[in-house]
Amino acid sequence: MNVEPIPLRPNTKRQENERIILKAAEKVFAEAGYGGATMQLIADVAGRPKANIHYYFQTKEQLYRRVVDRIFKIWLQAADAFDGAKGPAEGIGAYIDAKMEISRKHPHGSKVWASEVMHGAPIIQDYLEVKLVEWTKDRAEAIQNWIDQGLMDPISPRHLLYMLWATTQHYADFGHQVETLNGGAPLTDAQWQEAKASVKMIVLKGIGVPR
Amino acid sequence: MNVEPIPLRPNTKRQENERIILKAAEKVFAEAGYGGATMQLIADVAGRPKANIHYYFQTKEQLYRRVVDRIFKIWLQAADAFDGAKGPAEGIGAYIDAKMEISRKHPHGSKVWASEVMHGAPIIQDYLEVKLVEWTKDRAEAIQNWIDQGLMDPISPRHLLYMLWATTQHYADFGHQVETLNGGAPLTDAQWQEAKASVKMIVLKGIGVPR
DNA sequence: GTCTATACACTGATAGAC
DNA sequence: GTCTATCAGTGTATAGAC
Repeated sequence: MNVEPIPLRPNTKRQENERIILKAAEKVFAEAGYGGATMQLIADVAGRPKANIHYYFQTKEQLYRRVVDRIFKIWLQAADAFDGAKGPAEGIGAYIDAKMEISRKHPHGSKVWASEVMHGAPIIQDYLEVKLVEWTKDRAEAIQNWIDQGLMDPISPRHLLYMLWATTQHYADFGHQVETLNGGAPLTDAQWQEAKASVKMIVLKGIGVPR
Repeated sequence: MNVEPIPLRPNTKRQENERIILKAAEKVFAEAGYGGATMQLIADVAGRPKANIHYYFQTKEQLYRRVVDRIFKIWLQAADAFDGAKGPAEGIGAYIDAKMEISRKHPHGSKVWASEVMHGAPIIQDYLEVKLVEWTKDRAEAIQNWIDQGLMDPISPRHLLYMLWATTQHYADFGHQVETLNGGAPLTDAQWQEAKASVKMIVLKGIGVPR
């Protein structure tokens, strides 16, 4: 069995190639879905022969999992905005900002994640059952604390989280629809600001957080 | 070229068979995506030989389009709840109720629609550009009227609509995630009521509609 | 109308030359 | 490490018997 050599300094050539392939794969998986994506198309987008993709990622599923890994880590990082906040205005406001930025900067990754969950999470169910369950439990408790301190209305923390996820991810996952309804043009900087402000205004007022 | 015979009374045999196949196809497309779905699997779920599917729907794409047609019509029907309402409390409240019911009753169709839009609407772009654009324009104007009458806060009608779509569809499209976070069990009747009430409470208060 | 058998294209993956 | 050539398997779709 061949063992991957472990250089003292990271193998930058390999890292660079993997980066290029992962970027192409994310785009193709987002646009065609897992079943619709082909290794040939990913290779074409990455500008390499198909066999080269198989050299770095043995199977389609391994490549896909790496793509999902990446977006899930970014998704979890947005929680930093949540933590250490003094109260709901700061915490939830910053979380909305962070999630909207992810929708803007990583629309492909967001779609891959959404697609995966929508199809029953056949590949990453372990993430959902462990990491996401823990994450959600912790944040729901944080929200409950704010409620107990009288900083916001006594709403269901869980359903509030769903609303935050749904609303912010809509701008990535349904970006094509939003664009079509915007006259076929992508949202401008000003329109993204307006979107963020609208979401924050409605949600924060909706849960009784003074501005 | 063969022309479909047009019986005076609808061909109920054909209608019944098409209904069964469409139901199976909706489920398979929802769970596997367009590219991941196979005619063989649809045939298996429908309990018929594959060639029979091709007899009623010549190609995979034609079958898919019929599935999308169906959910889009249901989606538009929910607008009835919106129309003829006296004000935002009634109109938007009823619309949320209607959309939540769709998420509950037609989770497969909702996922097919979401998948299609997420992948750039390759099949139904014409719907988006004509029907959905008109629909959205009309409802945005209705909301603007309510704002002008001082019945609600001056928020962006368009972003409010996105929030309504995103939040209500989340319970269908991300139903698997919701279920996982619910301890692996589907939402009970009471939990669906709680979800509906939470969404309505936060949104209506968030846009300044008195309860 | 229905089903079996099959044509034909394309898929993921690998072997082996360089 | 990289690429060409190729394999085994599966996909959509159809021809033709019943």
